[in-house]
Amino acid sequence: MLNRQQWKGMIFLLTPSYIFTQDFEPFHAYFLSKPHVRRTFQTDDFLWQPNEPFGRIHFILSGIAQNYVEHENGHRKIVSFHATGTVFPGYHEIDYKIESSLITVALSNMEVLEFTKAEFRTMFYENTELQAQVIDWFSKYVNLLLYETAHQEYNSSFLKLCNLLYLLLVSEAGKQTCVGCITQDAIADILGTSRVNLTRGLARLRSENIIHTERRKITVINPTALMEYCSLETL
Amino acid sequence: MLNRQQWKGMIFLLTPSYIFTQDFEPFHAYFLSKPHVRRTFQTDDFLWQPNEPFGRIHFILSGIAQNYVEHENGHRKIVSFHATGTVFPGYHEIDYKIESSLITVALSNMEVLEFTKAEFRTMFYENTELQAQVIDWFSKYVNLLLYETAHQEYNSSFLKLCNLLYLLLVSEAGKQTCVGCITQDAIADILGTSRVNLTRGLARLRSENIIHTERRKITVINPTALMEYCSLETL
DNA sequence: CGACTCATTGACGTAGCTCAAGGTATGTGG
DNA sequence: CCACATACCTTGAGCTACGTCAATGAGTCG
Repeated sequence: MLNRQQWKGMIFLLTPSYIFTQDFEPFHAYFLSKPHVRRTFQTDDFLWQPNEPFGRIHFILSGIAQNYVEHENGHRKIVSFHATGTVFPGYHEIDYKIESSLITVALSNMEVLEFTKAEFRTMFYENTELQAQVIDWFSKYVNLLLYETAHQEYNSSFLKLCNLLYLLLVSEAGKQTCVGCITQDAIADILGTSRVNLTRGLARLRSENIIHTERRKITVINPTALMEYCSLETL
Repeated sequence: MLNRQQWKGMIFLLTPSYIFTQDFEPFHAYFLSKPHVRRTFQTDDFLWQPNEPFGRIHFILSGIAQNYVEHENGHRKIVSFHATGTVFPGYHEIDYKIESSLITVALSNMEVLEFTKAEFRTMFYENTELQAQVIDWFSKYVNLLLYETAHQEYNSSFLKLCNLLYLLLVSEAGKQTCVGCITQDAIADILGTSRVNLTRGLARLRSENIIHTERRKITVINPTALMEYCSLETL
């Protein structure tokens, strides 16, 4: 993994990633040395109870969680995934209304180090490197959300789909995790489109031999052709 | 203005605000005491050149700027407004692709203190209170973007409009600034809807005596009735 | 007063939603 | 190991919100 100085020296610009992972791994030992509670979650457990404001911050030792918002009209918007070596939620002090609708659920069994806000605050103020990483984390999160709200929002549902498949399955961040294993329901909930409409987009890509679909699984068999469809912002 | 401790003690949850202002005002004197360049912008000036990555960070002494993303298909998405007493862009180190499409333009004459990233970094690491405020700023920005991407996205264009009018013109943050002076073009670009469709929404609210429209200006004359239309997430 | 910019309304086409029905894997209990 | 239930996926048909195009009106400014 690149360290901070190497990053700074590089010229390329980051595209968004839906999956957060490894970014806090350098602090693994540090976190272990500080006051915390080790916890485990089973698949489908909530990392905190719905309607409870963020109270605890987790460093994920293993497993993956999904973060989504439950809309009052019943829609569900999946925002991001958080896997091994990252921290979720991001450290912050102010509570927001929308956090009451934010739900984080374990997609697999998980092992985490749990910190109270106060415990994390103490670490934040004593560890300069951690401060830098928290800022990096926020900037990555903002980047993802900007991409969604200012870019994807204006794309047709087919273009949205191609972009997402590229970001999940082709670009670097996605390859490491197995998001090939994802239901079409979930993809629809990331894109904010209906499952029916999503299927039509997948049918088109399948007919053009760009992807192969199985139950719970999508494989890109022609990444180059997929890229041709993607928006410039995505590549 | 509330200080940090007072905020922490309060139970209410913050709704999103499109206008950032005053949050860094406590650091006014501190900023002045540190290395910076004082600059002025005229209405319609760019705070940095398009296609240039974020290099400078501004503390706004007076005036207001609009931040938007130019989509490759020609659409324009207005993300946020930044006025007196705030810092923009938020301090961060990594450069993202989408920043090349992010444009910040002065809506009025502006006076700012301009810092290089390095200058701001130095302040960030030496000033604990500033660290806290930068984190608060990011959390507010994330809150706004989450609201847009996970809530407004699923609302009809009429509901989106009611929510926006409420947040801009009725809720606390909006009252202080004069966003009553806004073109319908701009509102359409915030909502991601067409100007024509927006007009129809405004026509409905006008016919129900909830708002009054003039050239470049919208006044809410029946806030209670407007609130009735708003989504729960907004109130 | 002419030339802007900004706002309004009508007519029409379509992307994507909902409703509905059927098809194919996966898992479970007998 | 089969029967049945339960996900998960696919396709069709019709409806509607909203986009585009186009024409007109109404303030503002040099």
